[in-house]
Amino acid sequence: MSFTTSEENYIKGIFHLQQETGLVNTNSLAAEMQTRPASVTDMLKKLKSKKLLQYEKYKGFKLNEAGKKAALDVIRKHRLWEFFLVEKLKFDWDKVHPIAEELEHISSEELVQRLDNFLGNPSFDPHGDPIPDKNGKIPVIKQQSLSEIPFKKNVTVSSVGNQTAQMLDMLKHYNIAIGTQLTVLKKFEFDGSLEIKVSKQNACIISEQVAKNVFVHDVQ
Amino acid sequence: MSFTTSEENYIKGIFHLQQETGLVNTNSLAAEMQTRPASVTDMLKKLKSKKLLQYEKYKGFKLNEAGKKAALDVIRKHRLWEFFLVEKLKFDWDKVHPIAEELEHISSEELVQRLDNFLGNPSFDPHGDPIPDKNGKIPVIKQQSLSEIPFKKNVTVSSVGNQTAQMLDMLKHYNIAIGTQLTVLKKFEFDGSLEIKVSKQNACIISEQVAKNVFVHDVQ
DNA sequence: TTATATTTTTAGATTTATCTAAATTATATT
DNA sequence: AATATAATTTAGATAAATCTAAAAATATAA
Repeated sequence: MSFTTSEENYIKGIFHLQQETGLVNTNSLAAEMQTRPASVTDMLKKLKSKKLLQYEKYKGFKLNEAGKKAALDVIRKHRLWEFFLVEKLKFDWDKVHPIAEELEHISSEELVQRLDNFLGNPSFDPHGDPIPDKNGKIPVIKQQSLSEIPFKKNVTVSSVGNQTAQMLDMLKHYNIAIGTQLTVLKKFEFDGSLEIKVSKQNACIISEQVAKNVFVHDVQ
Repeated sequence: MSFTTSEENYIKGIFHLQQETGLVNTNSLAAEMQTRPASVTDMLKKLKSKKLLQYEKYKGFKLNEAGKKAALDVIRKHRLWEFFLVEKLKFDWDKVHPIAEELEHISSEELVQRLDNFLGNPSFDPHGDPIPDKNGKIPVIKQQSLSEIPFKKNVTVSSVGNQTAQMLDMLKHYNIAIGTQLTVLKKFEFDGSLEIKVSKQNACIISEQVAKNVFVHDVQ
């Protein structure tokens, strides 16, 4: 089964929301897709007729197994292309999202499989998000928010919660990227900000809000 | 200025035809694009309004300078992606065209420039066609049809005239690809076929029609 | 539990790219 | 030059993806 670019984008949007809320409703998907509720309803009918969606009028909706697999296929392509752009073409990791949004809709399955091999079958993209394999299986890694890590423990940055351009740009200024090693030195109870040491650089202070959005795992 | 996928495809089609005939007419473009003359007329109006086309009703048409530059931009992307698919992802050279037809419409200029650098700024794609640079300049190479080459002269295959799937598949069976070294041994006047030696293999015989579509240059 | 507010869907319009069929213009033939 | 033929354009229709405005269903609050 193949899908239009628009269908793929909606599938991705629904997948994203249903991971948090289970059932998704029309208005929140309209907000996610930056479109109108009426347009969402139109697409829901189309996706239901293609048997990708559990959907009863007025009752909310969610992807069924076929729909989830379709979403994971698009996510896989997106993250493989992001990896390619950063690792091979040397793009900054905070610049690749809009380009991957286009590349993810290229349809050749053989292309995806060969790209995956060419890149060395990576498990995580440059933002630390897991890359599903061709069966839709997602690698897992134990990760915690930086705000929950005990002092002096060495950890590696594995992903970022709020992947806005502002957040990514800010982390770049702190020299924090996926794979960066960190230690938490001190917490300022006044505002919850943390003093941290990034790699071999001088210590710096990040706000509680930033700390909550930086996820880390044990150094192996 | 940016273009829709459909606009880019028409621009490419017109460019292709006007290289042979100068002025292009509606029916031949309709045949090239596998569409209807009425659809061509619709698009001609659109391209004229975007100032890419010299076009008078009933009088034929051709791309102006802006239109030619737009065509060369798409051709550049197509050929760079073909090079990537063959050199990096190890696709057979006769399988990459349809995938490059999709990739050529990805819009980021920075992507194209970085891809070009990553590939080592190649001058020719895997079919031997020249890759325009970012200013639209096309590298040239002195090439002749294999049917015009004197006997015993060592030459290198540089491009293929009729790039149909059938032709590319046939050449693959003769072990002929871009870069292959050849010598013409004998011409059979009966039907114009040629006995040739391909690299270090046994001699074989190709038809006059094939010979006319294989272009070669001197071995450097 | 009735009235009010919110959410969702429907009905019908719009835009883009395509099509068919008919009309128009150009070209070829006698 | 008149007529037949071919090429091209126009007019109007269709399909996909979107929109606005109104109607219908559901949720909330007095």
